[in-house]
Amino acid sequence: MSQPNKYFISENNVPFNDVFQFGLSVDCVIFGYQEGQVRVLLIERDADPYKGSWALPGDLVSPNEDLEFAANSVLNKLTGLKDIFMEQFYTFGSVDRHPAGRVATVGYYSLVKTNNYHPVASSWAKSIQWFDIRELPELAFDHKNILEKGIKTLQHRVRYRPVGFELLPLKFTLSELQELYEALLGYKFDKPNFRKKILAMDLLIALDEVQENVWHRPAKLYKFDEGRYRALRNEGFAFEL
Amino acid sequence: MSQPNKYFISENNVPFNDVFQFGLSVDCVIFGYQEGQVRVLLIERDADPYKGSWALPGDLVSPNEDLEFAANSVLNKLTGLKDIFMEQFYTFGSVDRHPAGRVATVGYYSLVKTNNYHPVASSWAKSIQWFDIRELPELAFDHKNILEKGIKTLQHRVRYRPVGFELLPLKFTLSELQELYEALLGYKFDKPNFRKKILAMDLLIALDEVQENVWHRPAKLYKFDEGRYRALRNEGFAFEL
DNA sequence: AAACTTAAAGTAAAAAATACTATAAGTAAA
DNA sequence: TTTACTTATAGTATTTTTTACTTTAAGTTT
Repeated sequence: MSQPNKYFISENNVPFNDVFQFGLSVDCVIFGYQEGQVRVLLIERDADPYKGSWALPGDLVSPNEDLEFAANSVLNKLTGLKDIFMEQFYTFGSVDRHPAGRVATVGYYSLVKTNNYHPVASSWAKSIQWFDIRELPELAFDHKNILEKGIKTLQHRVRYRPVGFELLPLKFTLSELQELYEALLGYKFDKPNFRKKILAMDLLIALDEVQENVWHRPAKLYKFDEGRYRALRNEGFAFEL
Repeated sequence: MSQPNKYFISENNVPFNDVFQFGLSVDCVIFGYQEGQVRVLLIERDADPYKGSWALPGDLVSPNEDLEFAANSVLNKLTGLKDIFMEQFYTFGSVDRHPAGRVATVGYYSLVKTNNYHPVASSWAKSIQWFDIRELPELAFDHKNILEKGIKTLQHRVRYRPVGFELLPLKFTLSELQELYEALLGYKFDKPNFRKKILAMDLLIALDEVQENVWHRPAKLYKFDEGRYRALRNEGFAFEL
């Protein structure tokens, strides 16, 4: 405790020394998309409390690092990936949510392209595994709660911003995109109409390539046009699906 | 520091005693609607740091109270109101956001019906005032940032959930509702079409009352049907405007 | 009673969403 | 090399929703 007792900032005139009593952590809901399933990356805890339970990957924030940095570190340690799409969604701060004291946790979700990396167990994770979001195990702490809120947040945001692409490979077919949305939202789209709607937005670049190693007619590959999206957004365009 | 050094919960094996070093606060963006303007309630700080600056009302969270409780207390102390609509929107935790140490703050916004109460200055507020969201003063800390995020959040949520009603009196006319939305979102609606759309949702109860003390033809009064909304939502209805 | 203002209902055209159908382009087996 | 088969892709017709107006009604004020 090296804070100067210079200010009294609380409504109740609590001296600063008595103020810095909170633990702060980040917990990450890491989404991936494999074999038509939306999955989250969970760890098996190798430390108390809840040793042996499945949990969201997360860690305490150190006093000299920003929240986003801490969240990115968690992801980086597990997956080796950097510069991954990540957004904050909610903060959980019930008095009794952590058995060892008052720890508030900030929830982040991230979307990773699951083709090009390998998650690795770390010092506080005995093992690590992808779970289909429809078949989740029991979770430590209030992580069930956090995870559900993360899923709901993603399901909402994916409809109003083009973030779904973060879960697909750089090059994808329209059917793959449609199947992703169907898996995320839990309902079906009409195929011709889905194509029309997506293409009408003018957010995709049609590549001069087609699928390979499929036994049927290969579909054309597309990629998301980030720059075009920014331009359209400035003109008032609002993504919606 | 009375935490037991029982667990080592950080990835880097930080003992618990070194963990509880954060301050945690809540800051509230309190929205009201008066004279066709969307306004927020700001306080003039009467304590260091930033004494004399305008700021969002907020306070440190005490270790034995939940976040929502702390946020409600802030609102209650300023307005005397209880059970007011309030939602969390984002958490701000930059290392240097508070001059006196590491204080993360959780942003809440609340919507109050401005007719039936009177805000009161408190021990840490020299004065208190409503500001049109288009004419905001300089703000202490990173409160400009927080406030802007709060406004954006409200502008988004008000389109997808019927929260706007929280800003209006219990009984209101369709024109009043339309003017509120126009002030919130910053663009105009066509009057006949707005009426049609809102009424088609079947969320309003038409009362047997009309406006009083207006010099022109008085409009019919409506109230929001909370129960009907819940019922419709269970059937898959999604509010959208 | 006439002028005026806003509420509220109605209507017609345009656009978008929906539900299909048809065709094309490839692969695999005959 | 033809035929069957699967999926991609294009097209079309219908319905629904949105948009842009017009009209009528109901009240107040002069």
